[in-house]
Amino acid sequence: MTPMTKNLPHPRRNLANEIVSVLRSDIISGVINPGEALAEPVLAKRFGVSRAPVREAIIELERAGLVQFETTGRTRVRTLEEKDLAEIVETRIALESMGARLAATHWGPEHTLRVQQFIAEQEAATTDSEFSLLDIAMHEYIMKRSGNERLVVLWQYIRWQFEMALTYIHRLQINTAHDLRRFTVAGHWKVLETLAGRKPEAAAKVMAQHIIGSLEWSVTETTEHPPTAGSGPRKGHVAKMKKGSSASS
Amino acid sequence: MTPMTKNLPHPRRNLANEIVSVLRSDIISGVINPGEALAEPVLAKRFGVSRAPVREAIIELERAGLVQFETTGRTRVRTLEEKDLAEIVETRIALESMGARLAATHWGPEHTLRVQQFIAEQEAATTDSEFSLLDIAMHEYIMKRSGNERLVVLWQYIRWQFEMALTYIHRLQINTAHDLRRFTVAGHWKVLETLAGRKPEAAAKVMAQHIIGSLEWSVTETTEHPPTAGSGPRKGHVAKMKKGSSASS
DNA sequence: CGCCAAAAAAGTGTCGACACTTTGCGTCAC
DNA sequence: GTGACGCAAAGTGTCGACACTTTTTTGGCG
Repeated sequence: MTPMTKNLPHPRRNLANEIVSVLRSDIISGVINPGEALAEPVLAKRFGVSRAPVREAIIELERAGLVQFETTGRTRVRTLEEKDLAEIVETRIALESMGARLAATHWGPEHTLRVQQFIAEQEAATTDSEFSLLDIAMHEYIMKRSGNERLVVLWQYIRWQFEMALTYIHRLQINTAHDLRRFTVAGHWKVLETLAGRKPEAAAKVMAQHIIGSLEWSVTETTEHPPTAGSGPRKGHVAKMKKGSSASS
Repeated sequence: MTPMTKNLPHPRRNLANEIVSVLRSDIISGVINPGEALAEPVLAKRFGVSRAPVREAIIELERAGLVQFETTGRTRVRTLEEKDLAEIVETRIALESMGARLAATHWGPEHTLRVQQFIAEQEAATTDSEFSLLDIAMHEYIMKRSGNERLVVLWQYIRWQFEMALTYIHRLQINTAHDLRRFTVAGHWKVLETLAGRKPEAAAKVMAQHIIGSLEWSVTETTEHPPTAGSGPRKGHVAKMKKGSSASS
């Protein structure tokens, strides 16, 4: 963080935004743990700035759902229960189904190429986190193809919460799940097929199934209920969170 | 606005929130017009507080999409183009379809009664604004029945943008649209039917059709394209905004 | 009469300070 | 030893001030 209020050339003012980025990343990656307190003076000292920008940053994080205000006014990193995971996934489905539906209506060959590239990179990914990154990047790309900025903005918020939840699942993870990756990639191909075919309703439906399918796979012990790629799990309510493996969609 | 920082008993701290409420209401109702500038010192004087809470309030309004930051850092009330209206409606559909789907899964007789009451009040409403209020209140009630807080929070943001858009449509309005009301109420009955029947997929579908149907009706000159209640307009893209009448859904 | 320059006004980003509240801890009585 | 009390520490909400930037006004000059 730059010292403070001394002559910045004219780079559009920020600072709170930078703090948001850092804290968000810390929370999502688990550097700061759920339940941990976030005090303005402490963070101000850490970043070498005054409380004002820190305060703005914390408010933003609260809007994003990564942080929680207690009734006393104190701030803690949000803790995620099973119910939260269900809510996040439901909301993701709501937004991404519509995103896919809209994207399908003005899909072009160049977009198909881009997504194919994403999938190829996913197939070549060596680590779980690399795969996750590529997965989310592809979903973001499709969301942006919807042409609906509001949808994208709302999706971003949920996306961060989802990423945070993933970290949690990862902590419980025991073994790498190559099967999950294959399942996920298969889902991506199916989604791409509906997009390239400009079939909005099918795209919405397939996207919804893809998201819930990947999640249920990842939160359910794979040896117990291995969902088949063809007829993934259907019902809306998410399974118990067990020692699942790397989740992606 | 209360004077300032003198001993509040212990009512959980606010002030920025109160300012948000006032400004939001002013923007939605058209007291403050799109494109109009919002300067922190001016508002601070108006509310008799310092810039700090005002600043927080403005940030919140920006998150809600009612206000826009220019590259220079200045703030203006957001202006709505036709494209914005389409985005808002699409997003509403995404969220409310899922809301209805979820609500249908744990719908009870008491909820049916409540919604019936809403509809009865709508049928008895005398003014357009009263009808609009009841309409939104009912949609909110259904959203909350989804049991998904995140969905509700995101919906609130879009709801305010939608209400703001309504004010603009109303300004162009020429005649009261009793037909629209009948169409809307008919839609509400259909939605209720799917909820009471606990048919999630049908609820999602009917809700989507209801929202887009009401909107297209209201933004399209009714004498030109009167959509029939049975087979309302289907396609996703919203019609040209003409001198339509009171919009609700 | 219009146009450009310079000065004034208005506005934002950040800071440090203060009042008040809540939390935590040590002390003292029992 | 344990529990109540009270004081210190930490934290939030708000304020006013200052540095800098952008916009507006003013004033001089062609």
